[in-house]
Amino acid sequence: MTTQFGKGCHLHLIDGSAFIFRAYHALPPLTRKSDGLPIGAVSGFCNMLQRYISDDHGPDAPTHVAVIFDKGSHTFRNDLYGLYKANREAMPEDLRPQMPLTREATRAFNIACQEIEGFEADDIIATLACQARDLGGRVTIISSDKDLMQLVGGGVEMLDAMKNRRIDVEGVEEKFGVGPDRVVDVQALAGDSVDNVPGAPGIGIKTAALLINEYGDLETLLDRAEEIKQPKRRQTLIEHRAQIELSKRLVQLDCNTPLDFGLDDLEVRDPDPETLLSFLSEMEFRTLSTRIAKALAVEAPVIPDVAPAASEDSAADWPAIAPEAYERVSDMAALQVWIDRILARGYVAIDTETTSLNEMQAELVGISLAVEPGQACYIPLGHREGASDDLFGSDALAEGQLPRDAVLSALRPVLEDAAVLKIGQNMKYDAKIFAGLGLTIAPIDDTMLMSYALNSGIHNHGMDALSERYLAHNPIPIKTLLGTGKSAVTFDKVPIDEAVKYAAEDADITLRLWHMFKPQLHQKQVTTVYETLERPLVPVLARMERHGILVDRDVLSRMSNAFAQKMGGLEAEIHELAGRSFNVGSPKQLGEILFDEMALEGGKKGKTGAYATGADVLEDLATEHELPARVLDWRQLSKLKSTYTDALQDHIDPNTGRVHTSYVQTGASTGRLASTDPNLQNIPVRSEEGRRIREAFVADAGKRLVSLDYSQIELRILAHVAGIDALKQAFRDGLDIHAMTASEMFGVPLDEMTSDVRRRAKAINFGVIYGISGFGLARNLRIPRAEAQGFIDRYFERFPGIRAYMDETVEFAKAHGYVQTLFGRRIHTPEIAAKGPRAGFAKRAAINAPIQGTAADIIRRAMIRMPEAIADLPCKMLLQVHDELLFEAEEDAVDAVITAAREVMEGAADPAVHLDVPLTVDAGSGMNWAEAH
DNA sequence: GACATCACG
DNA sequence: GACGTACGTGATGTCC
Repeated sequence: MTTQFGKGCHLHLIDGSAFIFRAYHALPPLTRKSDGLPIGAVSGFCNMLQRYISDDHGPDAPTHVAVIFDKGSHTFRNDLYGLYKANREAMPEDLRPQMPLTREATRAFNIACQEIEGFEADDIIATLACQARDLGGRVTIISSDKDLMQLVGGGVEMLDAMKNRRIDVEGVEEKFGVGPDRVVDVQALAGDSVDNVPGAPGIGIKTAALLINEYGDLETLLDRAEEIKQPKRRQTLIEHRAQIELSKRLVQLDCNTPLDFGLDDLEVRDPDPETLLSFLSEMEFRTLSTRIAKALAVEAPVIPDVAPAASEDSAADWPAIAPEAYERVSDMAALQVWIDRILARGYVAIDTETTSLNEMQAELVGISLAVEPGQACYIPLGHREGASDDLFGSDALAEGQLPRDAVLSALRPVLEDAAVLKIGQNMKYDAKIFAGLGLTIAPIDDTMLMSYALNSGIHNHGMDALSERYLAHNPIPIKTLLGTGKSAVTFDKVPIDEAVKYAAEDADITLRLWHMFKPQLHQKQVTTVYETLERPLVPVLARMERHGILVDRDVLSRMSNAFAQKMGGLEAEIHELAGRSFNVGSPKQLGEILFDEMALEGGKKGKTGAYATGADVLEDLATEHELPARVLDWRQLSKLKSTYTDALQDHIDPNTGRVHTSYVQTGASTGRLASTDPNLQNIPVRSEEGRRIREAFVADAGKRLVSLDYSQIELRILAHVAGIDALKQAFRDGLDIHAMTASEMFGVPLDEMTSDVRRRAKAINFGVIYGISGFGLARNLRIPRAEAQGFIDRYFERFPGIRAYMDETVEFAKAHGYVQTLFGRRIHTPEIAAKGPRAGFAKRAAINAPIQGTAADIIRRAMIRMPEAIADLPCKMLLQVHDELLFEAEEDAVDAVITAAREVMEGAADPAVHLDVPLTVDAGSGMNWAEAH
């Protein structure tokens, strides 16, 4: 029986996407037990549908109903405005496979399910609502999306299913300050950060409503913009007219979407028990199918409690790791067999063997591949005749190897195929090796980064450690092939038979680890962290490292000489003062001189029984005696010379003339990067003499170094996470945050602030980030402990939210064994349950980790987005120093680079996290790093 | 290879 | 009540 849609009919339109995202975010990432398919969103979606149909809608009960979905990402709005919805985060990987299942679910409930390629659900909803209204029927749109509010009125209402609240014309007026017919005008002015609709800068909903109410509608307002009294508003409207008109076209819903169905197709139908229950069984939703069976008065299906399907994914069925079973690939036909296996499977574990850990100088020696546990091979390419009696070494290639270029040509389609996942352990290394050979390897997965996302703070993430821990297998140590110390050889000298076992084993282990880690990412809810903060950073870091930074050897060399001369003078002076000669660089000898021979006060022995002679100790002694003061000077120079001016020269690459650091993505438990070989994250800056070392870091001819750094990012994050209104407001107002803290704490007005009071407040602000203690603050400020404790007490009194945040964070760590950043990164705190002094360490680390980690996440997001943002500019990103990014840019592009990079950095938290405080970035440029910073 | 020291955020 | 203590890193030199 069909009823013609008309008066007396009531159409319900459900915004399907809203249901899905609500379900996805409300539920933990459930997986189907039998095969691990993610189904959390489907489960939530079905529960919401079930609740919807079982609800007694009373007089609002529908005669017609449909669930409307989005289909495709490109719509007419993208043609109007390329940046429309451009700030959307990519769909989480575990949600994507659930999208078709939500359509299936809708059909299983026997509810009409509609989507049209190239049209947003909102336009389909608008079209149907208009049709139904024009035929005299009623419409309820089940959604709380404000973009749909323009449709309300004339029999159309909205229903916020979560709050069970109906939204009528008054509701819309409450929200927008205007009636539904003027909602688009307000939206056009106010813009929308969620959909990236620009609007008029500086005008929000309140102001927009005010203007529209005054002038009647948007067109009149724009035509009469000259009459507006407020100069800034007037100018904005006149200047951005085109942008405002574009915004209106973006927010205006289209009531004329071409539909291939009619309202009559949407009539409410009872679900067919068999169809619905068989779908729910397939999904293995036990509770829900029992509930629905009861409601439908039929017998609930029995869903067998199957064990996870036996497959190669199940570690129990894997063959033991057996290096002698791996294949050596010696002819192109055999290689082709492996390539075919990889293409058929869609993924491969891969590892490269080279002559050096330094990727810039490494030569490719061989490649290993694994496609399933136990099935791995090694392709030797660059092994040399290992004539150990040949004093000069032999350059001849060993027999039985394929030509390197032929192998790379054959592998290129695999390495660059978007449909083949390349799995590696520390893929940045392999990606850099391949990049040196003109190959771009993508897409990738990295077991080291998976381990880091899963278990940061619990253990390290090197392959040997992971293999031992998760596979109970100790891989062949590289030492057994290369030897150690002076007699160590490079991998090209390793006999091929030995290399096959070692190299293929690495690929095999990597593949096994991948099979274990992949499902764990979902289970531990760190898939997004891995996919948005870890994996996409790999190619970014690889490019930065390969590019390197230009360092002027002559500048360093001159400084080294000057330091050596000064040190010689100081050393003579020190020996004179000591009355005898000794090794100034030996803390042990210095301690004996100071505290035994000279019998100075304050000698304290540490754990090992040696006197402490750190800078703080020497500084105290320096007020009394000359010797410790001279030693401090000597030490500063010694540090600068050995660690910087000497060592950096050895790191200049002979081929590029540049210094290529290596970032360790898994180096710091908090999410920060570490920089090694050389460490370019601790180049001196605090002392005047040290800072001059930065003059050796220079821009190439015609270029400039450009530095951008976040201002007070950790304090801003603290203000946000702890919810400290006074701090948040101070940041919004652009105040001097330390002076403001001092003013709040000590009651000193800002204009009477002394530098000493400010200095104390600054120390407290930093102390808070580190998990403050009276002892620590006292030592830092060199004041009595009781006084320091008094400061802290006053601070907590004034900002009680900080104390609450600290307590909550420690409690969270105790309850879960980890803390997390605003972006979901987990940092484990296994020591939190410890007793004694270790508990103090763990507490402070737990308090600091979410703050430091969130800052680290933010700059990572900026770095990941940076290549696209600067793609059209003549510049390269070179270095990251925790809150600073350093670029090298063509001289005339400096301003454009600063503008583009600043925008990315300041907006890096969006849209995943909306901070209550603005992020601000300071910028500078110059011929060298000292000038730019 | 452990330890002390000191460079950075 | 005593314990010990600011958070996160890497490189260098001494000494065993």
